Amino acid sequence: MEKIVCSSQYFNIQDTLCCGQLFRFEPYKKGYKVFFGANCLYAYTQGDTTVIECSAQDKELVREYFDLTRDYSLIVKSAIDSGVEILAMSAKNAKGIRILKQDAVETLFSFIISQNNNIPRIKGIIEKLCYFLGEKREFNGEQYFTFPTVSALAGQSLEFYKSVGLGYRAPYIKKLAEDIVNGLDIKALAKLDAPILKKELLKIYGVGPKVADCVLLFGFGKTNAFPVDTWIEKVYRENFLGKLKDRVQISEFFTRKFGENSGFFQQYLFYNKREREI
DNA sequence: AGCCAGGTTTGTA
DNA sequence: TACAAACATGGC
Repeated sequence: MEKIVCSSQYFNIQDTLCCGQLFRFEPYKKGYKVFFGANCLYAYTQGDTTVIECSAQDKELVREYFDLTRDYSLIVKSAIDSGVEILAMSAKNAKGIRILKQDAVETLFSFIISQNNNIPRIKGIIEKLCYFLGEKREFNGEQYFTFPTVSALAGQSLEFYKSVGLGYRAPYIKKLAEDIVNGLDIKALAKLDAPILKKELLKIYGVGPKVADCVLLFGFGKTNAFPVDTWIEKVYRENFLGKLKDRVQISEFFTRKFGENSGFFQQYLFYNKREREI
């Protein structure tokens, strides 16, 4: 097992995991086990550092996953200096969030499941999919299940999907898995610019503007995306005195304001709002 | 009992 | 184009 140690000033593991960008992690010892792709790591806070333990061969992958080469102090400073009070407050409170570079396919499936759903239930559904369809692996001598391959996801009946709690989203998941097996290449979209990439994502059955924005941000690293869900809509109305009703227009309002920092700022606002309410 | 959750699709005017 | 209803599920 290898260790990666960084300052926790701009990398708080709890905030990074609990801000709603990923769904596969669980409390473990002093911190969390995090499942990414087919791999697993252990992360915890020790003094004023964040420590990650993973296999030697995963080390570079983990650095990439946690976006460790980016200077988040600049992003936080930009939020604090923005002149937008709620954003400055949120950023101070959540400055340890990092935007993860997750697998695009897993992110796509996960955020289709997220629609009109709540985070604990989303986690539960994904956990069941992994349990029934993923591969069994070991980490520190304990077993876990990988996120299913697309071919494993594709072979299932509608009844199976409903049995894990997908409800009306079951056909979305089934069709996407089958389309990918039949040649739809999601990862090939990575080379496209954000607007064109978004257009392509919107062609997928079950993917609307919000899910597309989440996939852009969390799966493709497009930080000029600003997903608007019910929480962000509340922030918009309460703190920005917004009059717009259409979430697409609300998203445009924010991306024009925040540019390439949109995705980071959105997470600060989202996390702060949701933590406060729960 | 009814509303809500990291919304999208479908139908109607 | 704009808006409303329908869509599964479970927690509160």
